[in-house]
Formats: sequence, structure tokens, C-alpha cells
Amino acid sequence: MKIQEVARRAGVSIATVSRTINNSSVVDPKTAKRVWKVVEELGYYPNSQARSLVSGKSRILGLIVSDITNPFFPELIKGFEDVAIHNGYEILVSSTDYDSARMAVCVRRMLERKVEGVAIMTSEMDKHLVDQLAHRNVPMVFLDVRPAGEGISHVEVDYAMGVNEAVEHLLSLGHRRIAFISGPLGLKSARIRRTAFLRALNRYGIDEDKRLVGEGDHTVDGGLNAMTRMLALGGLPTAVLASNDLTAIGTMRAVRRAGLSVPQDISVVGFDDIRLAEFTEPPLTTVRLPRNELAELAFGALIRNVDGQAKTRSGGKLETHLVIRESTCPARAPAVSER
Amino acid sequence: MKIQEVARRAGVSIATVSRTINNSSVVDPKTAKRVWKVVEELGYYPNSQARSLVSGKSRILGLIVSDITNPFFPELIKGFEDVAIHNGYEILVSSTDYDSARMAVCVRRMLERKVEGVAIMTSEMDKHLVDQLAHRNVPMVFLDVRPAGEGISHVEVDYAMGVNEAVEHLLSLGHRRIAFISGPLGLKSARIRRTAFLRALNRYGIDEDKRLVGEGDHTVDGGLNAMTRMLALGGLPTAVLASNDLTAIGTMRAVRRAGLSVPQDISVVGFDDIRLAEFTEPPLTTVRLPRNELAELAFGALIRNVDGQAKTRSGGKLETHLVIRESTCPARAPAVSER
DNA sequence: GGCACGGATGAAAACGTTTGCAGATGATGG
DNA sequence: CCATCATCTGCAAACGTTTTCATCCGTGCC
Repeated sequence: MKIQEVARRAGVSIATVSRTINNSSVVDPKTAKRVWKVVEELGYYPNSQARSLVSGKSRILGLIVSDITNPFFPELIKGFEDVAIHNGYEILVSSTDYDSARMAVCVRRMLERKVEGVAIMTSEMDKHLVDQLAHRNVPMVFLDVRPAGEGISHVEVDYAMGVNEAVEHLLSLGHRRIAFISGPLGLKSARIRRTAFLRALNRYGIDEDKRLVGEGDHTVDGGLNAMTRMLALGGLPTAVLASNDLTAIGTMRAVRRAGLSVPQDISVVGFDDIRLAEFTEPPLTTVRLPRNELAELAFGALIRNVDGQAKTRSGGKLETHLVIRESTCPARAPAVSER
Repeated sequence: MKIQEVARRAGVSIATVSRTINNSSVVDPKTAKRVWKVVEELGYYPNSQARSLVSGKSRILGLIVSDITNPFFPELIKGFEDVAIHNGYEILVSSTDYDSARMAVCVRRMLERKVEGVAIMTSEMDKHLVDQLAHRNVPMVFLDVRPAGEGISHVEVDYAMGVNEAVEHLLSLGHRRIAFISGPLGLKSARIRRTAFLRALNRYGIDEDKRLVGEGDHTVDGGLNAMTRMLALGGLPTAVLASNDLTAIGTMRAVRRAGLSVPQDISVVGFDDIRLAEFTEPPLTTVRLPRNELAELAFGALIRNVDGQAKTRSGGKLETHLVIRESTCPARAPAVSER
């Protein structure tokens, strides 16, 4: 089913059919109507490969995430997809599994498919790979870490803000021994959150206790293990801030396995506010990342660069907000006396 | 960066470069080496659009799911993606949001991108849409419901088996008042599970109680609402089988909101065994769907049709298995006396 | 030494579009 | 009535590959 067939049946040239379909230039209403009719009848639709080949535009946007299995990402993907589709773009999603080699494969795929821009929400991006994209003039937007270079935008999330809110919340509940379970420290974004946490503690005059800073890997199991180790170390915290919700869920599980209860013995705060956070037991107090705004801003930044309007970084800092549910409560009475 | 450039620098024709890259026909090792060297140097990679245009093969497989936000799907997608990538295919994922109009859009996209086959795990497929694909000779594999027609395969999941196991498990624990919360009954797959449930009950000589069959929508909220309504109706069940894990989570929440506890007052069984099921509180007893096998079988069935080896339906029935965790326990003593 | 053969290569056609350019047609103004 | 112009349409060239067919060259055989 090619354009030629349509042209033949409508008694016009293929050029006219093309123009009608893309209404790229004025075509006589009568002719157009006839063409459309044939198009309908035949169920014709253009071959997108031929189309992109000649026009040089693929109308595809890439989205690279670390782990599609982490519920935060599907929710983000959905948002991104919605706005992309709405603007006539398709998206190509790849997940890297936090693996650098696999990341290279992702980039290669993006390149091969000639994506017009790519949104990146993962931090295992080697400079090398970024360069590969930059070199091909593929606009990028980073959703997580601050990038360097031109043609690269980023939408920054104010992690520090979220971390501060969480810490303040815990402090106001009387907690003084507050632990943190980070993401894999190989990732920049994980280090950022960790640093923000330590800084917050410091600001409020709380001494750092090495035993109270664990390392997870953004999965439930990682949180479970990290927390289990921490509990074994002694010097128990009265509250834990986890670097994402999955980790928080693992943390709660570890606490419970140790025969303690959340939040009475140990309060737990998550990060992301995945949809499921509302339905854990107890419902998770967590720092909400504005997923939809994130998706929209990212898309916006990308499109602006795709259209060549701006070559600069853009996108403001997105605010995060603490959502208080039931996994936090006042510290046991003389919690301060400890240490 | 076109093939011509490579050809020029290597001092050969573009035909030779093409042959070298695809090693589609014998090329002199010396020449090949020279070509590869240039390819490396230039970082050349073929334009996939031009390639597909002429070869007629897109090397893309479509995957249509209902809701990427339901954790079951990302896990499935990942499996499918892994095996596809491993075989040199890429995948294009679309989610339908259980919406028929959106489904049409998905199909259209698949068609436009010239996917070589599509795996469908959603049941809001109008016959109309299936025909559109069939008419274009796009091989399909259904992962959920039994399809009709040729060029269409399906991988059947033995829902009845899972439902039976679950019911037997509950019966063996002494439960007699067992409730069921289905998915949206507009979906065939939801009806199948529901029918299986009623049949199982019947087989074991338990009378059906209309009050004990609710309708959810495969989301946590849906489960929560359905269970809340059911609890309000009176004639409480001692156990509930939910049609998927999300629904089960909602159900547990509803039970707890009503001041009852899981599993002491009401046992809950889920369906799917999403990764998170292990980490709910209490850990969810659920019927495990073999995700990886499902992905592999689906891919296999698809590939077989893509290569034109078989035009028939294939793929056996996949077994499901009950995973017993802690959301189920023996029914309160004289549970039988009730009713 | 001629011939057939086979392996390696190149020329060119095809894939299905978009788009620049030019031609046709009809209308308008002088 | 001719010139100008606007509007609409068609021709043909690209886009970057794969692939068929033909060519070329060297080799081994008679």
C-alpha cells in the first residue's frame, strides 16, 4: 500500500497526495477531499521509514532510565509518553540496569534509530557516551544529575530541599539518631542525596555517626540488606531516611524482621513517592518527586532544543515535598539520652 | 556519515562495505579488514531507516500492554526486551490504559513503524483491530486471552490452575467463606479468572454468595474500594482471592481500615507475584505467573511466525503456582458454623 | 595455451517518501 | 487582448541503504 496507489486512484500525482497528507502546502480543497477519501478507503498510512529517511526527522524521542522495574520509572515514562504522543512524537525507552556496558548499547540504539532528542534519567553516563550523542547533535536533557556541555539541558530536582524537609520532620518529632541508606554510591545522584543528608545533619548540629550511614542499591533487597547490617552494628537509630521508596520498603522489612516495629521503634522516610507508597504498611512517609512536572519540563527542554530554538541548558529546579503518612512518629521518650 | 564515505576511504564500492558489515556474502578478508578499520575510525553505523526501507525488515517487535504502571508489566517487558535484544530485535512498547481508543492508536503506531510482530497482553482488543494487524500479515501472539484466527499464536496461562491451587489452599486452612475480587469485567481475562473461581468453589461444594464477589479494576484503589464495599455488605468472608497483586494490596488495606487484621481475621491471596509481593506487610500469598517463561514463549512464538516457519497458533499452557507467604492462615476456629 | 569456473567486486536499480522547481491554468488589471 | 500574477499541480531528484546482475581476474584442467 504505497502512496502511488493512492495517487493513481485519486487521479493525481504522488506529490499531491503527499502534500495533502502533510498539508504542507496549499492544495485545492476538492482535490484534497478526493485524496482523503481514497486514503480512507484504502486504509493508507505513510511508511514512516521512507518518510524519515528523506525528511531527516524521525519524530522519535529517546528515554533512558536505569531500571524499568523500579515503579518510579514507569510512572515517569507514562508522563513523558503522554506529553510526547500528544505532541506527535514517539518514544523509545531503554533501561540500563545501572550497567555501564548496557548504557553504551542504549546510546547506540538511540543513535541508530536517529532519535531527535533523548531524556536521560540515570547517572551511569560516561562522559564518553554523552560526547557520542553531543557529537551527533542530539539534544539531551538530564533529569537527575547536572550535566556539562552545550546542547545539553537539565531539569534539576531539588534533592537537598526534600532531604532537609525530611530531616526537619524527623527532628521535630524528637529524633536525634537519624540514619541514612543511600543508593549505590557509584552513582552521582546517590552521592548527591547522601551529601545533602550529611549536610542537613550538620546544619542542625547533629554529629555524624558512621554506623548510621548505609549503602543500598535502590532496590528493596538492597534496602533490606543495608538495614539489616546496620541493625547488627548496634547503636540503633530511631529514624531512617532511605534514598528511595523501594529502599524504604526494604528498610521497614528489616526493622520488622529484627522484631522492632515501624514507626514505634524506628521511623522510616522514603523518597520518590511511588504510587504504592500510599499502600505499604504502614503507609510510607516520603519525599515526593513531582513526576508529571518532571516529565513535562524534560519534554519541553528537549523540544526547544530539537526545534533549534535554544542550545542552552534550561529547566528550573523542581521542588520536592514531604508527604507525611504513618511510617513516622515521635521518637521514644528519652531518645536524646542515648548515644 | 554515510556508507559512501566509508567506501571512499577504504577504496572500495559501497556494495562491498554493505556486504562487509552484514557479512551477507563472501568478501576478501583483506578487504574486510580494511573496511572494518575505516568503520571503526569513523564511528560509522548504518542508517536503520534506509536499511529497513530497502530490506523491508524493521527488526522491531511491538509489545502492547494494558498499563505500564502495574508492576507486573515492567517485569514482563524487561524479560521480553532481554530476549528480543539478545536476538537482534528491538521492541516498541505501548500501553493502552485499558482504553479502547488508545488501543487503536497503539495499533496504528505499530503499523506505521512496521513492526515485524506484536505481542499483546491486554484484552481490550477489538476484533476490528486484530483484523487490521492480521490483514497486514503482522504475526501476533496473545499472552492472555485466547485469540481466534490464523497467523495468530497465543501463549496460554493456566489461570484455572492457579485459581484452583489458591482455593484449595484456603479450603485446607479451613476457610469456607471465600470471596473473590475480580478485575474489570469488561475484560475477557478478568472474566476468565472469575469463572475459574466460581467453578472451583462449585467443585468443592461451596455455595456461591453474591455478596462475596466484587469487581475491582486491577489497581490498588480498585481493590480497596471493592473490598470496602464488600465489608459494608456484611456476611464477611474469612478469606479473599484477588485477581491480581495490586488488587490484593488494596484489599489488605481495606481490611485493615475496617479494623480487622490480615491474615488473622481475613486471609488474602493475590495473583501475579510481582516482585513487591514479597515485601508487603504481611508478605503476600499469591499465585505466581511465570513471567520469564511467558516472555520467552511469547517471543519464540512470534519469531517463528516472523520467519514464516509456522502460521499456526502455538505455545503450550503455562503453569502457575501458589507461593505461600504470610497473608493467609487458618480460618478462625468455627468458621464453618457461620453462614 | 585455451577454457571453464569460481571468488571477489562494482554498477545500478530499487525501497517509499518529501520537496524544489517549473509548468499549467485561470483570473485580474491595464 | 495581452501581460502579470496567484494558485495549484506534476516531474524528478534526493535520502542511505541492500541486492541483483554483470564483470573481472586468477586458477586449474585438459
